[in-house]
Formats: sequence, C-alpha cells, structure tokens
Amino acid sequence: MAEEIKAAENAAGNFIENFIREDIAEGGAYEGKKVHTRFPPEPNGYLHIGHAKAICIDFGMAEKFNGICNLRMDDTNPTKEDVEYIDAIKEDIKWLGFNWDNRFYFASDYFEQMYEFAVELIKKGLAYVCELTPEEMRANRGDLTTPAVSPYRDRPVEESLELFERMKNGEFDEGKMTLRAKIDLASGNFNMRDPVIYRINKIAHHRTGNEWCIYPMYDFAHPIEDAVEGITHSLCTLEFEAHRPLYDWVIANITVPAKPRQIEFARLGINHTVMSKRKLRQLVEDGYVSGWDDPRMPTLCGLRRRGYTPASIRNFCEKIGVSKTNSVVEYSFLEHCLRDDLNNNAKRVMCVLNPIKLVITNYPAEKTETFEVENNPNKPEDGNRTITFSREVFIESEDFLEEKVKGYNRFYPGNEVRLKSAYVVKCTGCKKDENGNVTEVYAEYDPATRGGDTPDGRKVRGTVHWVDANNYLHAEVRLYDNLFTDPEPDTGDKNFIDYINPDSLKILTNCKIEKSVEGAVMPMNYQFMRLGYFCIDKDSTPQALIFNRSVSLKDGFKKK
RNA sequence: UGCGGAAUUGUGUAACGGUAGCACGACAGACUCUGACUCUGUUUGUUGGGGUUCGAAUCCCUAUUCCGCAGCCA
Repeated sequence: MAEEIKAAENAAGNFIENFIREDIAEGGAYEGKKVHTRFPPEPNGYLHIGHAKAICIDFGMAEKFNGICNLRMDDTNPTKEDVEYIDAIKEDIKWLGFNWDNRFYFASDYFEQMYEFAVELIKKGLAYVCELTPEEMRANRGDLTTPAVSPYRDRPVEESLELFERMKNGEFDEGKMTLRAKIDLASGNFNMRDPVIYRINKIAHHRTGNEWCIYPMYDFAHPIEDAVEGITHSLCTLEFEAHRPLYDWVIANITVPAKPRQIEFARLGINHTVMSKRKLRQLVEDGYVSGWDDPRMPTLCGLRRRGYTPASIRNFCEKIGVSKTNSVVEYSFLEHCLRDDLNNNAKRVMCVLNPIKLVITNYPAEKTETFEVENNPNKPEDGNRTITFSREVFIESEDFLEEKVKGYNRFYPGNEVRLKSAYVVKCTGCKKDENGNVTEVYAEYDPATRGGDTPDGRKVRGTVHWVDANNYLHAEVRLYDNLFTDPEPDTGDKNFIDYINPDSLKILTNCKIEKSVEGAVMPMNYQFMRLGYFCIDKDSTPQALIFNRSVSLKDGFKKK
C-alpha cells in the first residue's frame, strides 16, 4: 500500500489518478486490494485511436498504482457481435504493449450469475416482468417532466418469478416481455425510470450458442461483471455518467462482496477525421477507403499500417491528458508524436520520389565508388551503411529550377549543391524536350569534396538526397493526407461524406530508392531523408516495393 | 422544459485560497552535410456579472454557452 501511494505521488496526476489516490488513502473500496481496472470492448468492430486512449487509461492507471487490468469482451448483445473482432481487438491491445496476463474474460461467462442476481432482485421486490411492447414502452416513457408508467409494476413477486423463468425457457417471443428494475418512474434521470435489465433475443450468441434466449442489458450486466471480477475502479467515457446512479443501484441491491466505483472521462476527439464506429463502417462499406486498415483510417490497424508505432500512440495518449472536458485534439499533434519517436529510431535512407536524372559531366562514365553513410546522424551507435555513386544519379525534380528564386538554394545553373555524403557539385544547365520539360540536369563535381566535405571550408547552402542511377531499387510510394478537408466534418448538421478529401491518397509509381533497403519487410520504419517517415506496406513484395508515407518531415522552408 | 456534466491562450492540459505553468503550434534567431533534429527567445488565456477575502482560475450567488440522457444498443 505504501508503495502504491508513493508511486502515485510521483506521477503527474490527472483527476482519475487523484481520485484513486484519495480512495487508497481512505482505505475506501479497497480492503487492502490492488487497484484493479478493466478494458471492456464490445466485440462489434475494430478498435480506433479513441479506444487507445481508453486502453492507456485503463491499463495505464493500473500500472501506475502497481495494480492489474483485465481484458473483457462485453458481449451481452448477440445481435451485434461477432467472433471475428475478438482476435483483432486482442492483437491491437498487445501491439500497443499492454498485458492482461491470463485475465481475459467475457461478459457471457457470467450469464448464469447474472440470472441469479436478477432473481434476487425480483425476490426483493426490486424487479418485475413487464409486458409492454417496445412501442408501448416508448409511448409510456413520459417526457422530461412527465413520469413514465407501467401497468405491470405492481405484479406480485411470485408471478414475476414465474414469468421470468418462462422467459428464460423460451416460452415468449422477442419483444413480448422484459424484466425491469423497479426504481423510480418519475426520475429526472431516464435511466432510473424502471430500466429494462433483461430482454428476449432468440438469436445464437457467438459463444453461448442457443443456451440463452434472454440477455442482460449493459446497465445491469456491467456492474455485475465489474463486481464479480473484483474491479476497484471502472473507468469509462462521459456518456455513461448518467448511468452511474443505476450502476450504483445494481451494486447496492445484489449480494456481491466488491463495490467497484465508476469514474467517467472525456472521449477523445481528433480533427480532420471521424471516430464513430458507424461512420468508419460507412467509409469502409461505401468504398471511400480500402478497408478498416486503410492507412488513412484512425483505426489502430490503419495507424499501424500507416507506420505509427506503439510508442508514438502511447505517448500521444499520455500527453493529451485526461479530463472531463470534451475536446478535439489536433491531428497534427498525433503526427508530432510519431515524428518524435521516429526521429530517434528510424533508419535514414535516400529515396527520390519524382526522379530526374543528374549527369555529372566531369565524372568518369564507367566509374563507381562507395560511401559510408550514417544510419542516424543523431545516433552514431546505429552504425553506417554503404551506398554507391556514379556518373548519373537521380535527384528530386523539385530540387532543380531553371532560374534562381530568392531563398532557394538547391540546383539552378551556377549554384553549388552538396549531394548528401558524396560530393559538392556545381549545376551547369539542363536538357529539355520539345515540350520544354526538363529531362536531364547537368553538373560538374569537385573531386576535392569527396564525402561531402569542403576542405577549403567554403559553405554550401544546399544539401540534397540522391540515388545512384546505376544501382537502385524501384518503388511505389503512397502519400496520404487528411481524410477530411473540414477539421470537424461531423459536427452540427454536416454530412461528413461531403467533406471527404479527394486528394487524401496520391500514388507515386516511379520512385527510386537506394539498394540498401533490399529485402526489407514489415514492420519497418524509415526516414527518407528530407522527405519524411515511411514504412513498408503490407502490399509490398521483394519484387515490387511499396512504401507508405507515415508523416512528412516538418517543412521549415519559408516562402516569401 | 426534467436530470447529469463541462467552460483556463490557436489546440490539449496543470495550478485544489498565495507569482496562471507545461506541451504542441505560431513567430524571431542560433546551429546544421536532412530547409529535419537540437538550442535560445517572443507571443497569446482564467465565459460574463456580482460577492466573500489582505489575496480568487480556485469559495458563494447569478447569467450565458456547450455536451450527454427519453434503445428491449454499449
């Protein structure tokens, strides 16, 4: 316990952490236990960056207090769930680096117990079988100031007991009956207006098959799941705030030893994207993206394919903090977190996206020489690699201008430029085709500058990346931009589809990359010098390399 | 209109009656064999109005704005 408090005192301290710390100080819900949280996804879709925040909070908070965190599939609604998502969810969480050990559970593990608890409530006169149809229930729901009504509210306990058992036995059709908690039909909180806690669903459950035809509702199931697993702090998002009184009601009225506490935090919003499962699904199903793992998607599988690292995402979640304020974080902040990680860890490599040939006219035609280049100039311990150089190299077509422009210090006739790690060369001109397009650039090299140094100490302002035209690999490179042009495509009465960015994907098929990447496989992050961070795509093969641009480098070039 | 929440710089987040700080961005400069990185500096904020107090982002009152809730979804 002392350790836990100490650990907490050393930490930054968001409101949840402070809450738990106070709880520990008071002895509160603990009874000497460890902090115990859980991450409870419903297996009905893929995880996205918003879930990553929740995962980092659930697992991270436990970690911070030397506690533990369970992974639990909240599978109480067989009409929406499927096994196909379970493995994907586990994979994403593992990828982020969190560990649930052997504490992997299903809400459906507790169906029998939940049934017993429901019976307990009925016996206590705290639940009753209601025969209102869904339509009738809606009609009798009341409104903000008018109470709800149910003609079945005062049904004798014995009768409810019998009907509930018959519900369980499949004697009634879907929609005919529900079990309702008897709380307060006049409550200003609709969740307390005798909420349905069991409904009939005659559909096979992905785990329990046809064993059950009645299923507990979230509001009844969740507190039980938490209590049964000994969860101390049940962390969830803000929209469940109004459900907390019901959560507490269930805990208070059934016989469980543990008293978990629900604490709510704000959902993550990120601009230039959408986060709701429904909308992401629409993007996939209507073909706006190639799939759930399209590199433009905010899904964890999408981000992973895009080249995001677990560290960058965890760091992002750590830095955005936790509060109860609804907020929209800038997408560029996520990008910052990626650059921050990759700048330290990605191997540098040279790739020319839009190649144009540079001919070094005073360099021998048949000669080839090699250079040793640092893999990461900021990290000498990452070693060197060898690249080759010859009379013809590819340079970026945008690194050449026929005439000097103020502030531009790359190739233009008369200017000296350094070919990164090779030689300083002086641009002498270019060749154009009949349409006036530049087809080749010419330069002369200074043999005294081998390795890129200038023995005479003269300054060379521009340094550009290049690839030996006699020794390179061909590559396809996919460039991505925001999926939506509008920073908040789904606020107000906007239709997010109207704001899809038509230029969110650009495919370059004529890229030249240095030979050293030969044989590279996923997952592999590179920095293409001066361009950005790129990774091998899952479509890539050794014969046909495909790279994704994860994020560009920050562009400090000031246009006047 | 009932209930429950939330308002701190462009964005996110601290400060729990005692100097409004940090990160990102932006801007300016230094450095540089990546116009990156790194480093230095600058800029912008307590939703409004009252009150309590020597002192208020923080406590009280009041107003305003925003978010969530009327699924047999989670």
